Amino acid sequence: MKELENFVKKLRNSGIRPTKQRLKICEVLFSSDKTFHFTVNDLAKIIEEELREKISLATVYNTVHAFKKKGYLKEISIPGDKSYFDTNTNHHHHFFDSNAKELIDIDFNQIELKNTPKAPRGKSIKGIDVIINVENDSQ
Amino acid sequence: MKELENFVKKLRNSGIRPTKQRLKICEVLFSSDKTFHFTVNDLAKIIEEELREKISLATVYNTVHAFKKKGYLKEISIPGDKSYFDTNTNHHHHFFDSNAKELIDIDFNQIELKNTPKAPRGKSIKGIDVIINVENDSQ
DNA sequence: CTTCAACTTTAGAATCATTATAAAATATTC
DNA sequence: GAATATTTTATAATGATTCTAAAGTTGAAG
Ligand SMILES: [Mn+2]
Ligand SMILES: [Mn+2]
Ligand SMILES: [Zn+2]
Ligand SMILES: [Zn+2]
Repeated sequence: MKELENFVKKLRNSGIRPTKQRLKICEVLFSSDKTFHFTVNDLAKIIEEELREKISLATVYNTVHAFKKKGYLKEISIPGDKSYFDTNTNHHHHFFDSNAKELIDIDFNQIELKNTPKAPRGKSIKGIDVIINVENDSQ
Repeated sequence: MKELENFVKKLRNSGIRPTKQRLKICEVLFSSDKTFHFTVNDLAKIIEEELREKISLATVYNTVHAFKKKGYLKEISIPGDKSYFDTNTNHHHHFFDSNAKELIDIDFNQIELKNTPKAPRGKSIKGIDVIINVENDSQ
């Protein structure tokens, strides 16, 4: 069972053509069991430095957005200039370390939300994010 | 009891010189009992269009950052290109309407968080934000 | 009140993440 | 193996934010 074949299937099932570039990005994002958080720039750097490949930045952006739309990635809400993405698409929460500018997962059932309020009229709830901002002690 | 005097005191107490520009911005942000959410651009537009004043954009940025540092404003974590600020500095949560790109307050005690996890070693918790993403029905 | 150093404002330039463009390359269909 | 639709790419454009350095203002001291 080649991993590549699985990625090809995954993309075809989503109506996305399995191009060389997209498969390479799948490999970086989805090969390991471990999930992780990244910015588009992080991802481009991994591809370029670790894999010695060259994928245009525009393609990396396009692919990340396509994968997000298909639900293979989640975008995380944090303050700042850059967007952070998450290969962990299960419902879970985050610490955000504002010194390291790093996200750390918090298991979904480690936080219990009581009394989730109803969405305003005409709107429906799409997701709930809990962000616990942390910083180095003695600051 | 002139409102202006209160703003002058407020700024002086924070070690910020009460300039004409800063007082005008205080007036826009803190005159009403109602709190609200805004982007720097929103704020600049209010000053320019409603008050027919001209404050350089750089000054608006500087002032918003200074007020945030002093705790008179909070920055809200939402995904996107722009930063959102909040004149409500009490602990509370938000709906984020991704169609209208609008924040709506949720009272702090309308959401009960059980089992808040401990901060990672060497870090301490600075704040907890709950964002409930909503969008128009039937999308 | 004047003076002066420290601070602030400002217009404009610079930066940086992201998106748009449109021509060249590639993938799928027949 | 064409013809067609999609994708990639380099590059330009955009837009939010920050930087710069010159001109203006403020507050403290005399
Ligand atoms: Mn990163
Ligand atoms: Mn707004
Ligand atoms: Zn995560
Ligand atoms: Zn609010």
